[in-house]
Amino acid sequence: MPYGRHSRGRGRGMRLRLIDPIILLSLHKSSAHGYSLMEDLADYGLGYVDISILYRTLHQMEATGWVSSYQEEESSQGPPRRVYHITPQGENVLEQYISDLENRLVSMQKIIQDYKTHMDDHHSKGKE
Amino acid sequence: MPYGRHSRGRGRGMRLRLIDPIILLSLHKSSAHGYSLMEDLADYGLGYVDISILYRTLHQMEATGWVSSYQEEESSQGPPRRVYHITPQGENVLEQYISDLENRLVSMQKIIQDYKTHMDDHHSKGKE
DNA sequence: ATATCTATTGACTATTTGCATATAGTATGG
DNA sequence: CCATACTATATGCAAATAGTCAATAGATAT
Repeated sequence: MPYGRHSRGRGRGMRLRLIDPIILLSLHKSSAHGYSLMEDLADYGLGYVDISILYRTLHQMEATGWVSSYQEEESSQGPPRRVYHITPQGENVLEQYISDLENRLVSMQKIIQDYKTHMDDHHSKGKE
Repeated sequence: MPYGRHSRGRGRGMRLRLIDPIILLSLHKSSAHGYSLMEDLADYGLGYVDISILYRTLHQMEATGWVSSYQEEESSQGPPRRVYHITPQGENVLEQYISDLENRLVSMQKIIQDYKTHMDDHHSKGKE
């Protein structure tokens, strides 16, 4: 079968972004509102993420049923916050994300390792 | 400074795809034509990648100066092939990609590790 | 009132992907 | 010779996804 006309589509993009598993993991640890989740993203090594992306992701996750939310009663230092928590379905998705991350990790390690050994060979081969 | 009105922190790149470093690494090892690079992608753990993405990526890389190409003289079992090789600039980019991968690796490992320890705590805490 | 911080949402733009399709050379079988 | 299949590269486009920027709005302090 020639390339480009492949049967099993397996849609999922080749690009992996970390914000989804981080959100789900954070919410698995404890419920949180959007604004506070920004800190978690930074803690996990993600640089600047526009906060609108975070909120949009939360909306999508709620629409899909991975998380649910309610309006918090006592508001802290601003307008009422929406507190998100993970659903059982979201826990399954998180597990799947972790598994995907592990697979991706292996690929990345292979690339890095391959690069290094190739560079070593390259240099020791009297390239001077 | 509130979120959403962040300083110019070059926020790009929260999603990482592996096909670019793989292509560059493969070409660093030896020149190759597009069709054959499909196998390398599979070898590095990437599942199905639409071949149009590969060709488009090669075109873009050539336009940017990371790779260059020439028409192969003797054609094997089809139309003339275009053989790509990496440029010095491409080698620098590859090095940068590897460094990015290493950073991303750390984030991913932290997520995975965090998930596992959290799940352990969760279960040993007399959950049932 | 207005300035500032917290908090969320919306509108617009840019990028990426998946699929279909075009082109073309070579090989094989009837 | 003709059809078919495989190798090989390339392009167009719709849909999905992602990113920027702005708007809205409550609360609190000056």
